[in-house]
Amino acid sequence: MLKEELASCLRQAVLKAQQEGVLAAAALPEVLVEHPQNPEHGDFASGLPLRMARAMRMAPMVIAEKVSEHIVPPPKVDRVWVAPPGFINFTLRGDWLSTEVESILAAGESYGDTELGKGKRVQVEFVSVNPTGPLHVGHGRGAVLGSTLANVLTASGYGVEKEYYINDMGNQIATFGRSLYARYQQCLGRETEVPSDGYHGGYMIDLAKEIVQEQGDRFLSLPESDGASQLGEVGVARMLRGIKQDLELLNVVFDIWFSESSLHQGGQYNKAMELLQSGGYVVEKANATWFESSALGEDKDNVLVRSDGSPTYFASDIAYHYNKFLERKFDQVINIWGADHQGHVPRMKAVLRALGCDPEQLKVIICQLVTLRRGEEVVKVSKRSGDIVTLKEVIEEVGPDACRFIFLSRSADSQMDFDIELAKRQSAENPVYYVQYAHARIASILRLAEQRDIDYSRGDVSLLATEPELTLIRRLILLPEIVERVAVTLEPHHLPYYAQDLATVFHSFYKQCRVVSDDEPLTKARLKLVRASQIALAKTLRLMGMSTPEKM
RNA sequence: GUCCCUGUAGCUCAGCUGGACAGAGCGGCUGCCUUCUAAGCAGCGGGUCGAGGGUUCGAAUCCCUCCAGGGACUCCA
Repeated sequence: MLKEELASCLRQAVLKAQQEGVLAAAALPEVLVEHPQNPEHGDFASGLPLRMARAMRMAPMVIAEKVSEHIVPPPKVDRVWVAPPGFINFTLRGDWLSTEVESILAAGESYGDTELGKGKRVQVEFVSVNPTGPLHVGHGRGAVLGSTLANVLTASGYGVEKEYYINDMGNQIATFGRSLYARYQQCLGRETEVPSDGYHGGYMIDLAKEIVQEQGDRFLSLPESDGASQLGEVGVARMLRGIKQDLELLNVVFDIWFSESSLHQGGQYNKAMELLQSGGYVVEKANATWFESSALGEDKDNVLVRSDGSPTYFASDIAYHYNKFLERKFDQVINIWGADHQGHVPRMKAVLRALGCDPEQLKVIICQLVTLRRGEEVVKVSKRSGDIVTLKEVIEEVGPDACRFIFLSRSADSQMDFDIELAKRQSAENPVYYVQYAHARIASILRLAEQRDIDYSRGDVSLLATEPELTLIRRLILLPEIVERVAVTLEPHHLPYYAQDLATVFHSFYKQCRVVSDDEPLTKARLKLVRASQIALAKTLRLMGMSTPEKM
C-alpha cells in the first residue's frame, strides 16, 4: 500500500542522511504517513521530523529539509516538499492517479479486497440472544456490527464463520417454559398465573395461542413440570425461527447456529471442566464448584456448578470456548457482547489462560446499549415485563438499509438513542439515501451510455486530468485502506463515513463534469471513471450489507 | 464503594497510537434545474472539544482530580 511505500521511502532517506552525517544518529521512531485533512498539504504527509527533533537535538524544519533532500520518491510521486513546523508532504502524479481507474476496473467486485488475513480462520459470534423473546433494537445493533465485520474480514482474506450461540438450557429457558405453560393453560380456559419472575410480554400470549391452534391441548394432561419443559422446547424452536426471520430482514445470515445443550451432550463440558481441574483452577467451597479466577489475577472467583448441582451459564461458556479454540481451532474469535456483559471479558480471558490459550486470540467487542425512543418518549425494551417494540417493527418502519446505516454510523463504544421518529423523518435527507442516490445516479449514467451504444472499453483514462476527476480518483483509491483499517481495528463505523465522503465527491464531480457529451474520447474516459466509482461505492454498500439501487 | 464506556456546533455523531486554522450530517440562512436523477450542487452562519490541574516545543487526543449520563459488580443470563 502507498502509505507503507512512502514510509519506507522516508526511513531510507533518514538512514542515508545519517550515514552522510547530515543528520544526528538517533533511533528511528515509527514512521507514520497520513492523509492531511487539508488538501493543500498534499496527498500524504509525515510529521516524522517533529518526532525526531528531540532525539536529534535539531530543529524540526532542518531535519525535514535534510530528509527530503535524501528522499528518492517513487515515480508515482509528483512533488515532495517541506512545510512548517516540520512536515514532509507528498503529492501524487495526476497521470498515475488516472491509471488507477484501470486497476479498479480490472479488479471489479474484488476491488478493495486485501490479503491481510492470509487465510486465517476467524469466528465472529454475535447476537446470541436467548430464544425467550423477540429481538429488539439493541440486538439489531450487534447484528449489524457483526455481519458487517464478517463481510469486511472476508474481504480481507480471512476465512470467516458467523455463529449464533443458542442458550437453550438453564434458568431462563425453564422460566420461559413455565411462563409459556401458564399462558397455554389460560388459553385453554384454566385459571393460572404467569410466575412473577416469568416472561409477561404479550408475545407470550400469541405464542401460546399459536401452539394451541397447531397442537391442541395435548400438553394439558402432562404433569406441570413436564408440560412446562416440553412446551418450552416447542416455544424455543418457534422463537428461534422468528429470530432468524427478523435477522434476515436486516440482511443478517449465520453460518452456524450453535446449541448450548450440545456442549453437555457432546462431552465438551466435561472435557473443559477436567482441563480446568487438572490445571488446578477448580475448588469446592460452600457446597458449590468454583473457578479460581482470583489465582489468575481476577478480583473474585466464579461459580461453575451451583450447590444444587446445575452448571452455570459461565460453565457452559467455558465449554463453548474450549470448543472454539481447542476443538475447532479458530485462529481468532471475535465475540460481540452488549455493554451489560462488560464485566465478563476479564474472566473469559482468564479462562483462556487456564485452558492454555493466548487471550489475545479472543477479541470481545462491547457494544453500548441502545435506547429506543419516539421523539421524547423512551420506549422500554425489557423482555420480562410488559410490551416491547421489536426489532422487526423498527425494521418495517424505518427500512433495513437505513437501520443498518444508522447502526453502523456510531462507534460501538458510544451509547446511542435510536429515535424512530428521527430515523423516519430524516428519510428524505438521510445520509443513507444520499449515498444510495449517488449509486443510482451512476447507474443512470451508465444506462444512458448503454442506450447510446457507447463502448467505452478502450477509453483513454489519461484524459482524466481536471481537479474534480482527480479528486474523485483520490477517494476511490482510499477504499482498500478503509477496508484494512476496519479489519484491523474492528471498527466498522469508518465505512459509512467513507461512503458518504465518496458520494459527496461523486456528486460534486457529476455537477462539474458532463459525462456523456459530444466529446467522444472524453466521454469514454469519464465513463470509465464513473464505472470505477460504481465499483467502489457498490463495494462499500455491500460490505455494509446494504442494497445498491439502480434507480431511486 | 470498585471497574468499564461516554461527555466535541442547536440536534445526531466522526476525529482521540499528541502535531499544520477542530470536521460531517441534520436543522437555519443565500444562490443554482433548456443538457446524464435538484433524494443534487455552491456558499454563509454556528464550538470555553464537560470542568480544573499536569506532562510537552505542541493536548480534543496522554496523566491526575472532579462533575454528569449509561453499564457491570448474582450459586441471572
